[in-house]
Amino acid sequence: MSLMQDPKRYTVTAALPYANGPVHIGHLAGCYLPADIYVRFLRQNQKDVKFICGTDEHGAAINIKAQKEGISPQEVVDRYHGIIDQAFKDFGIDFDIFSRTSKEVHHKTAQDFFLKLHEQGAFEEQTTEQYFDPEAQQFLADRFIVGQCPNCGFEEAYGDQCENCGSTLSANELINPKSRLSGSAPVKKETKHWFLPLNHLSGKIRNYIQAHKNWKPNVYGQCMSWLDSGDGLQARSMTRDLDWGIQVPLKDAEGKVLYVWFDAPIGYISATKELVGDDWTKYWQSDDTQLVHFIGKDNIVFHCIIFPALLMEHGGYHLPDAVPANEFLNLEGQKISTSRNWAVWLHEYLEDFPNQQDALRYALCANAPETKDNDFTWKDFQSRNNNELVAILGNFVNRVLVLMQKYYQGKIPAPDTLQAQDQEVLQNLTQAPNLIGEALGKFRFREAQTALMQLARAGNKYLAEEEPWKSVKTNPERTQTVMYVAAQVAAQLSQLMEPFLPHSAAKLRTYLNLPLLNWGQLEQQELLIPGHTVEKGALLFQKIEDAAIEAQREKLEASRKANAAAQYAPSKEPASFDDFTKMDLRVGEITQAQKVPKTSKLLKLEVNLGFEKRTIVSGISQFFNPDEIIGQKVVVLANLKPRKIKGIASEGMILMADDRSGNLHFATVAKEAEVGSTIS
RNA sequence: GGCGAGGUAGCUCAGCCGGUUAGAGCGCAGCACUCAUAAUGCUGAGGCCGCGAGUUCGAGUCUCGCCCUCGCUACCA
Repeated sequence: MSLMQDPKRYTVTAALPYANGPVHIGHLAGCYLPADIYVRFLRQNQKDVKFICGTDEHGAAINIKAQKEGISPQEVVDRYHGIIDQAFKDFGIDFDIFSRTSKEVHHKTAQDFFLKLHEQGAFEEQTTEQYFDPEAQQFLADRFIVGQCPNCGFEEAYGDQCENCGSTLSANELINPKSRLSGSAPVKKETKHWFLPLNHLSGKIRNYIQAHKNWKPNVYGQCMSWLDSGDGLQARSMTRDLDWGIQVPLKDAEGKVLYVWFDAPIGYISATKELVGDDWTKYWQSDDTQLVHFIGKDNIVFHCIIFPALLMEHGGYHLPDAVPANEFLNLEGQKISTSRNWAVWLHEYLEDFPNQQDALRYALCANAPETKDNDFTWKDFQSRNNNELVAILGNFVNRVLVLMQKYYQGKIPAPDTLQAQDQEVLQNLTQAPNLIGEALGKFRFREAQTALMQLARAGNKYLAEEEPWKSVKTNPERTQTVMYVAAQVAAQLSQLMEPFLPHSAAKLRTYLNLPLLNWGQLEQQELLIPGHTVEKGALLFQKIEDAAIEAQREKLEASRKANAAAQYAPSKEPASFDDFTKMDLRVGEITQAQKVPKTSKLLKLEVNLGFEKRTIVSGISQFFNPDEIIGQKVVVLANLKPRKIKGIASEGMILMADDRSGNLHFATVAKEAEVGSTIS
C-alpha cells in the first residue's frame, strides 16, 4: 500500500498489548516500532493520521494472574497498563491515544456492536455442556480448570494446554479436573453461547482477501490457507462464561461476557471515539480513509478474517486496507518466552542503557523480522550501535559540528562555485526523502533505514575525499564550499532521522538550531542558509562496551540455568499400594511395527505378550524407525481400557521414559525376561 | 500427515512479473587518512543462491519431487 493513492486520512492501529505482563523487544520489533516509524513519517508528511493503541484488559488469563497474586483483576490491569504505557512513552512510540478496554466508552461501543449484530440475526445460539463450579456458582473457562495432563501426567495442566509438555488440550480431556476458583470438582452443565457463523461469509471474505494480493506473502498466504482448509471457516463463539469482561447486553445472558477476541479489535474503534468524539466515523466508516493494522503474525487470522467479518456483518464500516504483520523475533537463538523469562523487557533495558532507546530502535529496525523470523543477539546489537550509529552517523555529525566550530565559530559559510562532486552529494540529499518515503510506503522499514544510513556514509566519504582540514590551509574558498555542503547533509539527516531515531533527531536539530520540517520541504537543498549559526553540540550516540553486553548475556544465562533446573517433571501425589496393584504391567516384545498413515507421531505396533498378541498404537514414530524396534522388549500396561486411535483399536500402552529434552526411550527389561511376565 | 512461510557470502539479511560478470551491512585481509567517540575512506578475499529433475535460447528467479527450519492444524493415553 503506497502513499500514491493519497487517501484523505489514515487510521493506524498497533495490536493491543495484553495487560497481564510487560512488553519486550519482540513486541517492539514486530509491531510497535514499525507502526511508530510509519506514523511519524505520515505526520511529517502533514497527513491526517490517528495512531491508536491501548491495553487489552479482559479475558481469563488476567483473572488467573489476579488470583495467583491474591489481588483483583483491576489491580493487575492497572499495574500493567501503567508499565506498558510508560515503556512506550520512553521509547518514543508516539500514539495519539493509548487507551484501555476497561474504559466505559469501550464497554458501550462493544455492547452496541454486539447488539447490532444480534438484532440483525448475525449470531447462532448454541447450547453446549461446559464445566461448572458448584461452589463458586459459575462456569469455568478452560484456563480455570486444572487437572492431570493426559499426555505427560503433569498434575497442574490447564484446560486449554499443558505448560509442562506444551500440548494443546481441551478441558474434557483432563484427568481429575478441579476448579481453580474453589478447588472443588466441577460438574458438566448446559450453557448457551452466541456463535458467529463464518461459513456463509466465506465468499465475501475470500473476495476481500483476494483484492489484496499485494499484502505480504506471509499474511496473504495464511489467510488463503484458512479459507482453503478442508473444513472451511468454522462458527466461533463470541461469548464466554466469565465474570471479568464486558457483559453480554442481553436479558438471558447473566454471567456471560464478550469473548476477548470480539471486544479487543473493537477497542481500536472505542479509542478513536475517545480521542476525536463524533468524528470517529471519518476514521472508520469512510472509504477515503486508509486503515492499517500493525500486528505480529500470531494475530493475522483475527485481523484479516474475523475482524473484517465482524465489520462486514455490522455494515457501514471501511475494511482494513493493509495488515503489515511481522514474523517473530528470537533472542539469542531461542524463542522469546515470558514464562521462561527469556526476554529483554523494555523497562529493564532502559535501566541498563539509560537514554539509549534509539540504539535499540535502530538495531530492532535494522534486523526487523519483516519476511521471516529473525534473531536478536546482544553482539549484533552492540555492533549495530558501535559500528553504525556511533561510527557512521554520530561520527559524521560530530565531524561537521567540530569543524564548523573550529573554522567558522558555528556560522554556516557561503559556498563558492559548486563542483561536480558537491552537486552529486546535494543531489543525493534531494533524492533521499523520496527513496526513504517509497520504502516506508511499502512497509519496508529495514530498507528505509538503510537508505538513511547511506546518506551518512556518503557524508563521511565526501569529507574523506575533500579533506577540508587540508584545504583550510591553502584554499579557504574551497573549504567554505565543502563545509557548506557537509552541513546540508547533517541538516538533512536531522530531518530524515525523525521517524527512526526521534530522540537523536531532536537533539541534532537543537544543535543545528533547526525546527522539524515537512517531508515535502526536504527536497529543497538549502536547509541551512549561510550565516545561520549552529551550536557546538555533543555526541549523539554512546559506545556500548563489551562489559555491558556481557552483563546482558549473563542475565540470560541465569534464566537458561533456572529453566534447565526446573525442567524435571514435578513429583506426583502419593499413591497407595492398591493403586499400584491395579496396573497389569507385562513384559512384551514388539513383533511388527508400521507408521500410521497421515500422522506424524503414530506407530501401529503388534506386541507379543506370550498369552496373546496385542495391537497398540503409540506416539513414538518421531524417535524410532519401525524396522529398528522389531524384537524390542518393552513394558506394557496391559489392562488399560482399549481405545480407538485414528480408527485403530489400541489395546494397551507402551511405557516410555520421557527425558527433560522431550526425547522418548523405552522402559525395558533384561533380555532374558520372558514375554508375558508380570512386573511388580 | 495437511496447509502456510522461509532455506542466497563466516554472521544478519536484500534480490525473484526469468536475461549480460548474484548484492548490502557486519566480520576478515591489505592500503590511505588524521577533522572525528582509534572514529572515517578505498581495495580485496569470500557464494554448486537447500538437494534433484523439468520448462526455456536463458532459472536463486517458473513447474514437479525431496530434505531442513518456523507457524497453524491433525495425532500421542
